[in-house]
Amino acid sequence: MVERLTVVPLHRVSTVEAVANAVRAQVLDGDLTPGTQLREVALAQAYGVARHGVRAALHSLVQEGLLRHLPNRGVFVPRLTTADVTDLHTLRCAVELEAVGRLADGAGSLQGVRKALGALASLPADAPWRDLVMADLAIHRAMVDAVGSHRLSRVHASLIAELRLGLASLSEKGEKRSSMLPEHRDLVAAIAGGSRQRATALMRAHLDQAATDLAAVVVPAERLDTYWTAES
Amino acid sequence: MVERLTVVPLHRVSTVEAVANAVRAQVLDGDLTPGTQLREVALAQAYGVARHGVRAALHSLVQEGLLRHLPNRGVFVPRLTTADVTDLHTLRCAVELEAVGRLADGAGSLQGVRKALGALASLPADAPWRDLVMADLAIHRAMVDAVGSHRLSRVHASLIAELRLGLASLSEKGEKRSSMLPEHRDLVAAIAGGSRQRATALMRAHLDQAATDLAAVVVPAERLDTYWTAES
DNA sequence: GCGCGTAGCATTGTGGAACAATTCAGCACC
DNA sequence: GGTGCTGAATTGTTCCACAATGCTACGCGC
Repeated sequence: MVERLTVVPLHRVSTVEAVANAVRAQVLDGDLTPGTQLREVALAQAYGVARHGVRAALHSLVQEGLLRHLPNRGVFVPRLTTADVTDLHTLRCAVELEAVGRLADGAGSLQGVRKALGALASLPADAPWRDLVMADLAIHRAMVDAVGSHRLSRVHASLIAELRLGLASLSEKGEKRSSMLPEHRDLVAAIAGGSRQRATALMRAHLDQAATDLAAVVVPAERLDTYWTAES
Repeated sequence: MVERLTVVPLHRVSTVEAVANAVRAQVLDGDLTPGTQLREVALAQAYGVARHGVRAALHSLVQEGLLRHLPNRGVFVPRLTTADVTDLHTLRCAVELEAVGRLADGAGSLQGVRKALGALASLPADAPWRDLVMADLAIHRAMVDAVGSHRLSRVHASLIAELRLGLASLSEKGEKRSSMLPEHRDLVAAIAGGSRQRATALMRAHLDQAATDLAAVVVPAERLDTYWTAES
């Protein structure tokens, strides 16, 4: 007779994971401006770990697409180009449109999405723009997570992280603030409405808009150094 | 006056990349049966590299999803479960349907796809089943690559690699062999026809079929050990 | 036989030091 | 301007050591 007991995943973090998390947080929070190099020895003594650990952590982040590696030169915080934005947009469309389609078909629960939507709605009218962007991303993430595919969620998370590299410089435009909430409400309504056709069409327009907004503020795909644009 | 000279990418492979490639090839070719552990010291002296290099390589492959890591226990080649198959199927639909949709809309060239289709067509009638599967995958890969999004291609490649873990055990069924070529011909024709609607519908049916075929031969999502199914 | 603790061993996780390889900046030289 | 040298800084790789963890087998009491 085996007891049926609920168990929490119990997540241990190794040192390299810890370092990776720390560095990732710094990069995503914009503490490290694009173009700066992450030197192994500096990080090693800063975090009090061996250089090998730092190397492994950086290698992870490079694989995630959050950093760029140049052989024998080091690891750098990349600067998104318009080419990167369109590339990421393609992948984002793939992931989120499939997710929205499945949700519209009735797969998964919209509970998490509604919660994220509520979080956006309950932000004060003068909340910092950054908080709005985060709430926005949280809604999209909730949609993907609602599908229940680990791998889909993982790809999406990685994609969004990379997108945030450029999002840091995305300044507020007045009309965006007011349109953000109703726009996402419409999206969720369309999904709940059950029309795959309508929901995906609305979502694609939404994503296209986001991509063009971002492409506008990001450096053009000129060769500013050819370094940061190409991936490993 | 700067000379305009064509340049080949020239990519050097580090030792960890080399080891990662070698191990990946072994896993994908089925040299390592699911469940076997990859011991660091053994690999290190087998390939004549330091243990740190092996660790880094294995870490890479784990992040790719090709291997599983159990803390303080080691890395193992996983056994796909039906849960994994449906999970991968979801991601595959996302990537390939978006790709097909864009191609049907006229984005990208079908040249590479036609070439891959030709490769399948020119296989001898008694070619080993394995070659047919590879030609099949090559066509799908060509479709995704034709979109021209590096990140989309990267996700697809990683996804297919993981799928191949289960594909090894997929035995031939008579009617599949004869239907494979015309089925892909129809797909390409639908794409070239320019109807996004029709092309994606056909593709989805195609992928659904592939997923159910694979799910049939893969171990059910029972808890055979909970190890190989959950990801990092 | 069965449960249980325990000791030993194998393997992973991490740190430290060393050295080769490569890049880069500076500088003389032509 | 272009070329080549030289030395410092940084990365790439190896080797060794040791702690932490997991596994297995043995012994012991019952």
